[in-house]
Formats: sequence, C-alpha cells, structure tokens
Amino acid sequence: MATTRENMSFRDIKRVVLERIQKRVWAPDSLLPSEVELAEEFSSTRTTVNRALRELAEEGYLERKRKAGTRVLNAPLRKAQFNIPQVRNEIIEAGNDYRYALVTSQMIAAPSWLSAKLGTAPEQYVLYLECMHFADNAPFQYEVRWIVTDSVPTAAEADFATIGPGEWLAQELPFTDLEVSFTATQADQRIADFLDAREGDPIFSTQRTTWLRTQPVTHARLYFAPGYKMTTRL
Amino acid sequence: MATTRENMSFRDIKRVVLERIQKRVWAPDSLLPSEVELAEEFSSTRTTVNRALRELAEEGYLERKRKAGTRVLNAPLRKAQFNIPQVRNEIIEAGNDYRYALVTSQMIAAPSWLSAKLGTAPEQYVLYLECMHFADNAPFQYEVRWIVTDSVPTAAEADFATIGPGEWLAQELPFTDLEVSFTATQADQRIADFLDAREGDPIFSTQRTTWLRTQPVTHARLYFAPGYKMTTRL
DNA sequence: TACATTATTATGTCTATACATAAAAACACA
DNA sequence: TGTGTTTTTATGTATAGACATAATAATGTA
Repeated sequence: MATTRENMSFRDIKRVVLERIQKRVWAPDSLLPSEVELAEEFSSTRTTVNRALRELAEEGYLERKRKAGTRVLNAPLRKAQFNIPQVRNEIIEAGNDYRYALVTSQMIAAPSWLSAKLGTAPEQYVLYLECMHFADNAPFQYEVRWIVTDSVPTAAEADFATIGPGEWLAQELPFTDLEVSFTATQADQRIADFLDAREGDPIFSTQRTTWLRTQPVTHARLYFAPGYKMTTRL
Repeated sequence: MATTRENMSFRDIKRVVLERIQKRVWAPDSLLPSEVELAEEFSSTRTTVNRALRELAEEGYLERKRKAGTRVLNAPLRKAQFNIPQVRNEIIEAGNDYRYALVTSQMIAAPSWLSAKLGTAPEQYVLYLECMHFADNAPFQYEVRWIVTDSVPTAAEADFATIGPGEWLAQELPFTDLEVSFTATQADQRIADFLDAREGDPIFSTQRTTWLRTQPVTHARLYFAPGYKMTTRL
C-alpha cells in the first residue's frame, strides 16, 4: 500500500496530503500525524514536510498550532485571488486595442466625504480627473479620480491627456496600502452617456483608495460598461 | 552604513527589502543583489534570504528567474484576496443574527446553458433550489442554486429546509475547482420581492461553479440586497 | 479542590551544506 | 557570420541538526 519508494519533493507531499484531505482520508476537524511522523512515512525530512504543510495552511486547507498540531479545516475558507490590473493591461490581455482619453482635469476643494475617507484636512485642494478607457473603441471604463497633490506634488504638472492617472501614479510612486471595494450602482445620465448605456442600467463599479504609509494618495471610482464580469478560477 | 548588527529573521529581511522597494532604493525593473550577497549583508544564510524573497515574489513585488536573478516588478501586480465565506459566517461576523429559509426545491431538467457551463449531458436532471438568507431578519441574500445529483447523490435526501445548500455541500463533500465571478445585474420582479428592493434596482451578484476533479458539482447565483459592498484591504 | 508551576511536545525558524536546474553567456566550429 | 555546444551562475530544493516558542498536559502546593 501507499508506501512511498522514492523520497518525495514538497510538491509531491502537498499533492498527496491534499488528496487525502479531499478524499476524506483525513476528515475535516481531524488531526494530521505530526511532521516527524509524516517525514518518516514519506521518507523525507521534517523541513520538507513543514514546507508542504505550511503552504497548504496558507492556501486555507489546514490550520496549524504549536503543540496542538495540524488540523484539517472543515470549512475550507478558500481565498479567491484577484489581480488588480491596470486597465490597459486588462484590455490588451483580452486581445483588444486600448485607447485612453482625458475628459476633465481641475483643482477642486475636496468634498467632505473625501476628506473623511482619506483623513485629510477639510477643503484641502485636490486634483479632480475624469477619464475614459476604450477597448476596440468601445467604452470600457469611465474613471473618476481624486489625487492628493500635497502627497504627489508632481501630479500638478503631469500630462494626463496622454497617460492615464492610474498608470502614471503606478510608475511615479509606490503605495503601501490599498483598499478596494466592489458594488453595483445605477448609471446616472452622465455615466450612461460615457459608457454608451441607458440611464438606470446596473453598473459594476470598483473603488480604490491608496496610501503611502499614512499619507493618502488617491481615490478612484471606476465604472465599467454594462455586462462587465469579474472572474477568477481557483 | 545600514549594517545589520544582529542576524535577522526572514521576516526582518522581508521588511527591509520591501522598504527598499517602496523607497525606490531598488528601482522598478532593476536587479537585486544575489541571494548570496544579501545573505552576507544581513549576516544570514541563503536559505533564509531565499524564503524572504520567495514570499515577496508570491506577494507580487518581485520576479525571480534562475540565473537571471531577482527583479523588482514595475507594475506591482498586486493581488487582492477575498475570502469566499459562507453567508452564515459573513453575517455573523458582521455582528448580525443569521436566519435561513428555503423557498423552492425541485428536480428539473438542466437548462441548456447550465449543461454547457457544467459540461454535463443535456437535459440531465438536477436539483433546483431557491433560498433566502437574512441578517437581523432583513433580506441579505437571495440564492438560486443547481446541484448535480449525479455527482452528489445524497443531495436528493438532504433536508434543505433546515440547512443552506452551500453549508451542506461544504460539509458533505470537498471541491477541487471553483470559478467565481461578480457582476452588476438588475432586479427583476421576483428578485426585488425577495430582497425588499424595487424592480430595476442594481443588484450585486456572485456566481459560483464548483467541480470535484472533473465532475461538476453545483452552480449558484447569489443576489445581494441593495447597498451590498464587497471590500478588502491590503 | 483550586491554582500556580513545571515538563512536554508539535510547530516555527535558522544554519550549513549539497546537488538540481533553467537560462544566460561564452565558446567552438562550420 | 551564424549556429550548435559547453560553461557558468542564480535560483530551486533537499538534508540533518539545532534552538525557540506556544500551548497543552502533568505535577505540586496551598
């Protein structure tokens, strides 16, 4: 039976362990053998087994506690990973042509909800932008963005007619913290016009806020053309 | 300077390296020193440096290639992680009471779009369910689900009046593959009624399809009450 | 019996070393 | 000059052994 002739790589061990979990050889909530025991079974070392189990734990299959041991999670709290792509890349990878256009650019006093969200002084001036991203000349995304020029002084002179603010920011400065959220909203007249939709259409929207350490950098609202679908497989 | 007196843990090394990336000490697209060199600088070993760099690469900051070396990614293709929670947990963790109710349960011939999506024989019979999930007695999620009873024979006798199909499936059998997608849809009359919304309201919707190896298991469409927002921070 | 202390143990991490492997660079040859 | 082969090198992974640490179990004391 299952005696493992050759010594196995941590990948092999991961595979075997995952199989046993999925086939319920090790039932949910049950305890696995210790690393030492597994190392012996797989004629490997604890270091290698450790890596296998550690990764499986990171992937949400196992829970590990010192002394208590390694336990199979009952509700495999699986994590979906979404890349946070640049629109340009998202469009190009879908095999379409990318085109960008600036709609509006002006300095405004930050509305109070924005100051609150970013934690900036009320009424602080920020750069307000609206832009469009096209895929094969069809509207793909309508972007509304606020940039805290105090945190990004160079933004005042950047030429957002030729490069999208997302892209510009990414290459201009790094960010350390990011909040993303997704909602369904309703197209108002303006959004509908830009996205070639009808007023009232359901619109998939992403909001992103980024900080550089404690400094607020930017807040963006991205409205996708009707029919947009965000998908991931795992 | 920056000489590191004590020997550092892989966590310390990660922190320092990440700082240097974010402060552009190592610019985007540039090459990092080799593991051996870094190990020397941090008065550590290659094994430890390797783990630090490997994890940073997994987190999307670095790109590593044998012989070519370790490179700072220009567009830090950062990955947002969303947990895929059970509704029950999602509601309870928000501090609300959870209540579940079964709306419909019947065997039907799979519609053709479903057969195509799952890769099952056309017209194959599947279990069709509609259910409601409440948070503090307010509608939270309206669930429409199809279960391939051929793959999950025990589903035919399960009592979905007392337990939600998602929860039941999770404890009944594991899954190996999962596809999740998110869209904005429009509430039709039925959805509006269930979610206490108005017809035409924008509705955030999740679709999940799961397989056990190559066997299709279930497909679910989850409609969230208006105002739902999916958020993650990183 | 209740509570504080100590021992035990499984995981967490580091070290030093070795060999494997992919890919770039150097080289040889036609 | 172009092409196929060899060398070099940085990362990838495995091993054996050590100490650290958190959490449980066992023990001793009031």
